Order: sequence, then C-alpha cells, then structure tokens
Amino acid sequence: MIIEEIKDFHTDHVFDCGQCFRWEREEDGSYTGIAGHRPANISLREGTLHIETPGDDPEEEAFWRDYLDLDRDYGKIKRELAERDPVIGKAISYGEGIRILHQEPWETLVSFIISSNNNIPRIKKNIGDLAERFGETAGEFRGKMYYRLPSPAVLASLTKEDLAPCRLGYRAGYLIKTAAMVKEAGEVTYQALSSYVGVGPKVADCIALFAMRRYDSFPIDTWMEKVMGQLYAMDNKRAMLSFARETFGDYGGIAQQYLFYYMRYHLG
DNA sequence: AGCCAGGCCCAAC
DNA sequence: GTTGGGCATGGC
Repeated sequence: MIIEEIKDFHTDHVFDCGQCFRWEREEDGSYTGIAGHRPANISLREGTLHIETPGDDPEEEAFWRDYLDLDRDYGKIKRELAERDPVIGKAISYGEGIRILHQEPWETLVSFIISSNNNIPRIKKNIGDLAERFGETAGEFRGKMYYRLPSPAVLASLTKEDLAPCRLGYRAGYLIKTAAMVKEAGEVTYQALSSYVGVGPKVADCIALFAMRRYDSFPIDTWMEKVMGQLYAMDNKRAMLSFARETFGDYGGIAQQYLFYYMRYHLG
C-alpha cells in the first residue's frame, strides 16, 4: 500500500517518541510492528508512505490513515504552537515529524499501566511477553509471529502467578483488577479512566491523548518535569498543567510530545 | 550500593 | 486536598 504526498511525518519521531511500544526500527529506517491485530512494516521515502501488510489489502488504507493520523494538518498546529510560545520552537524542529497515533483504548490502557515507574525498553519487553504468552496470534509476517494483547476477559481470568513470567512486578495485580472492570463494563471509556486500578493522573492523560484524541491532555512524567524545569524554570506539576492549558490550549498534548521527545533524545 | 525509569496506592494528616 | 513511604524489576 502506498500513500503519497505525506508531510510532517518522520518514522523515527512517530514510532520512537514514547507513545507506542510495539514497533521496532529496522536497519533501513522502516518500522515493523503491530496495531490491534494488524502487523505491518512502515517506511517513508521521498514523501511517500509505504505500508506493507500480510494481505496487502488496499481497503486497509482507511485504517492506517486513521491510526497514523494522516488527515490532520500538523504544519498548522506547529505554527500555532510556535506563535503562542517562543520556547517550544526548537523542540518542534527537533521532532518535526511527530504525529499522535490513534491507538486502541484497551491496548493503550494495558500499555500505560505497565509503563508506570518503568523504563521504555523494559515496557516494550513486558508488553511483548504479555502478548506472546497470553494473546491470540495475529499471524506470521516477514518471518516472525505476531500476537495481540490479551483481551479483558482473558487477562481478568489470570492470576498473579500466571503473569509472573512476564516480570510485571506489582503492576500484574493492577492489570488483573482493571481487566475485570473493563470486562464487566464492556468497554474502556474516558469517564472511567481514573477509576481503573493502576491509573493515576499521568497514565489517564496518556490514554486520553494516545487513544481518545483528547489533544488537550498534558501527561507529566519525570522527563516532562525535567524539560519544563530546564526550558520554563518551573518546578511543580500544578504550575506546569496550568501553563500548558493557558499556552497550548487544545494542542497541549501535541506540544507535550515535542517537549518529551526533545528532552529524551536531545537534552537528556 | 544506590538511583532511576512515561507513577500509583494507601494511610496519615 | 495534600504529602510521603512503599513498591517489583532490571540497567547503570
């Protein structure tokens, strides 16, 4: 599948900015991974997006356009953010190809419960182990088997002992309890986010931003505290949140991603 | 050895 | 409503 005339998109920025954990960089700069039940290899060459999938079904284009958020004008968003705040310009130019993926809520909920007080390489390993041991197969692709994350019903049926090989630590209990809540309710909703076990303010903001298109969400983790301290001389989360709301408005979450990426790979 | 990682839970104010 | 200790795990 080919999609032409792509702007404001860089695979490293999109897949390695900390919003997703199931994509791996290949030596040629493409990324291979899975979204929902769909494995794919994605590359951008001279403004043309190449999406290779197992069936190579052209009718999947609508899914990938939505997942990759291709129909949003990030050029306009970047200009507006830079107009509102003189400091963020260098972070935007560093991560100019970031787009906010539209991920599935349940997967995002599981992923960010696992993310808490954890580091990105280990989060990726934990999620991969969980999928491989307890998720349904998503088929073979480019010589490798892919697995979905386990459903709420499957995860709710497991015990901490079952999950021990995944090395999730104390997060295993959070996942089991939250899975039971989601199984009971039948879906993951924005209103319910803060009620899930293992979901505090930061994780809820990540799920809202990465799965529910709440682009005003402004997740603050340890990296964000560092970058806001360095660039804006702020030292507490409340001030950071009100500053983001006043300055970045509806696009606070997108601003947050430029700042996070800038801190992790440039300042950090 | 101790600190850190996309923090949260829970008890004690 | 805010604050602080405890927390599984693994890399540095």
